[in-house]
Amino acid sequence: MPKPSARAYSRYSRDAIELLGGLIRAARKERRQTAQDLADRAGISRGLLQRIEKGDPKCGIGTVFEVAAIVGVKLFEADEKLLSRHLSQTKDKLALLPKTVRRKSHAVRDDF
Amino acid sequence: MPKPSARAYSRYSRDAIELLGGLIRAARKERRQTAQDLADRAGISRGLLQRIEKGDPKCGIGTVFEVAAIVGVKLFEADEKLLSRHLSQTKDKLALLPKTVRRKSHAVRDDF
DNA sequence: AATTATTGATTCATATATGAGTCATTATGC
DNA sequence: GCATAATGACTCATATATGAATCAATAATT
Repeated sequence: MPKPSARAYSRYSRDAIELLGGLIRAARKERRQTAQDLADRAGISRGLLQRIEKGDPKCGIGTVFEVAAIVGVKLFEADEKLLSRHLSQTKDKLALLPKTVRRKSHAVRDDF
Repeated sequence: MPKPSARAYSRYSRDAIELLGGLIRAARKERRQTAQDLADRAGISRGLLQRIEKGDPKCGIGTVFEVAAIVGVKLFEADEKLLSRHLSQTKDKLALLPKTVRRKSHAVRDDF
């Protein structure tokens, strides 16, 4: 049996996740930090850290981002201050956009 | 009972995840796309998309990145080509770093 | 103003991620 | 070269995320 069918991910997503994991692993080694040590700090198991560094799409985004933050891998290429500013800007922008979106046809539209 | 204790996340991680979710929601609305429609395209339930846009750290990083890619929110601010290049560069770099890391004391080191 | 789609917030059952443990292999420091 | 720590790759039990469904509230068309 070909297995019930796992979830599918685009090439881009897989690359991005794998890249993030690689950056984490590289950063950890540059700090000469043990996998077990980093896992302890992040409050996760060594096995999970292994999957994160390998780029497993099933890992929780919270744990991945947490580990990344610990070893100094910045998401969005933004520091803490810039990040929170951007966050509030996005919230403001969302307040301006229409609360709900209405479409004539429920069909899938491919525009690109 | 104060509940067995959920996982803890740093401020930075929570902000980053929440920002990503907000960017996704904003991008979706700008495209005038329904939550149900985006969920269908990503192959996930509307409920999960709701949590992603809200910034739930427990969501799988694969699904989050996938949704982000669909609405055009780029991580690493890099397009597909640049991304894969960066990916291989990171792999090369990892090949140079020592395969394993050895520490004298297993204690946690705080250097900053 | 009336109608209807969209959203947000639930609940619950089930699929699945995670932690813990083990083992073999490899690299490091002495 | 030896001793041993670190890693990678498993297994399995259990905690937990996810899908499905429902309901109320809100907003957008006509």
